[in-house]
Amino acid sequence: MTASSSETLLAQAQQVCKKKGARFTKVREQVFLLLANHQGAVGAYDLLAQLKEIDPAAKPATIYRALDFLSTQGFVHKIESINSFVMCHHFGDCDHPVQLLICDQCGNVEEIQSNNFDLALRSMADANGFTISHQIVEAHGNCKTCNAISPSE
Amino acid sequence: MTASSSETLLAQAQQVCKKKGARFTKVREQVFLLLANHQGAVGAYDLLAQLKEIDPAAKPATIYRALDFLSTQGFVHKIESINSFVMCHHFGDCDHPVQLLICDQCGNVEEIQSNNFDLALRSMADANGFTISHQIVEAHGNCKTCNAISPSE
DNA sequence: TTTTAACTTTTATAATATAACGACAATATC
DNA sequence: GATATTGTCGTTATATTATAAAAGTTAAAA
Repeated sequence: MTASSSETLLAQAQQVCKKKGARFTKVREQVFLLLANHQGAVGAYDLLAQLKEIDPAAKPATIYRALDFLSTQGFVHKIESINSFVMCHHFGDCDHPVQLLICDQCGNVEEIQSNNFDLALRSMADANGFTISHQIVEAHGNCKTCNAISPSE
Repeated sequence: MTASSSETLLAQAQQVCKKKGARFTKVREQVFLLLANHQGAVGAYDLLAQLKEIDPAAKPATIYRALDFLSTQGFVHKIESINSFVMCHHFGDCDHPVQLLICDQCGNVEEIQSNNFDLALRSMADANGFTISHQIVEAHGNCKTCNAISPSE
């Protein structure tokens, strides 16, 4: 991700917050930018280390609170299977269900969105009398680029 | 889960291990039974506490190594979104992809298996040049029973 | 029977995440 | 504008989840 596009994302996020009346504070913006400048997923404590370079007083709670806010706004997704966080590039599009493709080789994370997929899951759940409030779909494997580099593995 | 069906499960698991030449040791069996007797998901440290009643010398590594083995055999699934473990009732059916319905109210976990679902995910990944090696599908919400009890929530 | 590989035990510690509480800041209400 | 209310932050402490590493033990293979 380039610096310019992270600025663009930030501007978009600011818009969303303004519209919703959510407080996009300094810490939250800082963490947002750290995430936006990351390729792939980042752990909370990696973010903390980076945040500390700007704000040496930062503590775990600082990061977790910011991540909490950013997740709630839909700016960031938590990747449950690797306890990491990734910037979402489709926020504002409402509260979308997410499917993630996580490359175990290069660490890149691709976000795909398929309403069909969401519907399929919901209808299967429905058949069991189950009502879904939140879904986690994370696929691990090798991305296009890594497949091209070492296709036989 | 009743005691009899956990015994049945154990017998099945023993069969599978015998066939594969995997060593189903005492600790592994103990942890297997603890899991089999649990309704829903259990945390590793909860299991540890229970295991300690049988074997006071048990340590975190004891549990995690057993869980590792049981997962590898496909007897148990880890639920990434709640850092817990659940007995699988379909093992032996080969290395199936799993979809879990997790009730946030009563803690019950339903395992559903849809090859269509698996295929849908794979084909979407494929369209991105991505090769899936492992997938996590976890839906949170309310189960049939809990929906019946408090349908309006 | 010897060797080897797998498993276990133990101690220590790493990595991830939350609780609690007082201080401060923003906004809502009077 | 003053005051109450709510949300956010700073800080300390601690809970929770998970792994590393090394030495010893057991079971299986050669």
